[in-house]
Amino acid sequence: MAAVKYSRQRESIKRYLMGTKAHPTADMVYQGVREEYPNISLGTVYRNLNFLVEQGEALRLTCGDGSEHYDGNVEPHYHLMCRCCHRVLDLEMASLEHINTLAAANFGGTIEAHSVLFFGRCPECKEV
Amino acid sequence: MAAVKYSRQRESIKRYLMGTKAHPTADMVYQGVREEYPNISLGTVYRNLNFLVEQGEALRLTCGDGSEHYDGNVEPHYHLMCRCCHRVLDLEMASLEHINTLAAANFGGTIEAHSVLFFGRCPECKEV
DNA sequence: TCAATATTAGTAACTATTATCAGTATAATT
DNA sequence: AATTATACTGATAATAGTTACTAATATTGA
Repeated sequence: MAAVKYSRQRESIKRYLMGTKAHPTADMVYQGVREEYPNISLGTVYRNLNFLVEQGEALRLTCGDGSEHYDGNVEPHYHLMCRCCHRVLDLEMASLEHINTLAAANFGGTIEAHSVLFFGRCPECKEV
Repeated sequence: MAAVKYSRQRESIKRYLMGTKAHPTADMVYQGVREEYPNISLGTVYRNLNFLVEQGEALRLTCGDGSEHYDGNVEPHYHLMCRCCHRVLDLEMASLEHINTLAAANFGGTIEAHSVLFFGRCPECKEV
């Protein structure tokens, strides 16, 4: 039931996400995909971003800046939000899986996952 | 400049936050403080919550569920959001300060802070 | 008591996101 | 190729969370 049909808009959104490391918001995706599909609607972008996240083809990043960010790289990795330019950057760092064990130590429930966001200054803003 | 004046509403909000471990949203604070000040406005709650966070007297927790949560306990500690009942619980666990070092290892910028949120099942929901 | 001004209640405005729906695109079937 | 069924789209309305505005009120220091 609910068979999935191809849509060029969805493909374009997926392609856009795969092709950027900027961790765009829905609106940034909208602006980007409009280059190819000027008539695409913002609702379509939201609908497909949600779809891709559900399918595990994209990640939703909650950065606390008022809007969700999206990442086409679904490999587990961590992010930094620059306090200066407010960009979201990938961090190349070791896995933090062990913190789930630390969290579970004195806890009566179950730890299934974690989300980590670092704050600081990106290499460019550090210079200033 | 901009001297701060006492306000009973602000005190009530602060008292409410201090007296709960429920990590309430602005609206939950509003409902709670209305018991004491039935005429308090939601805008006043938001204004004062922002003020308290700025002053370091409360923490804002971005949990990705659509609204911000607030915590009157400003001692560094970590949280779990239960995937079942969607409550936010305190975790008693070791500090994770060392992950800043891990993040900084291969990074050209500066790591100043991190926010960590765990997901799983609280002790009560685990039983079901 | 009085003046100066920070704060409030009430409401309007704003932003991000979701819902609705008639028309269109896709895909399977004839 | 034509037909049918239905998933998807664009456009727009609706919703939710939060902030901005303003006249009236509360606080504070003189």
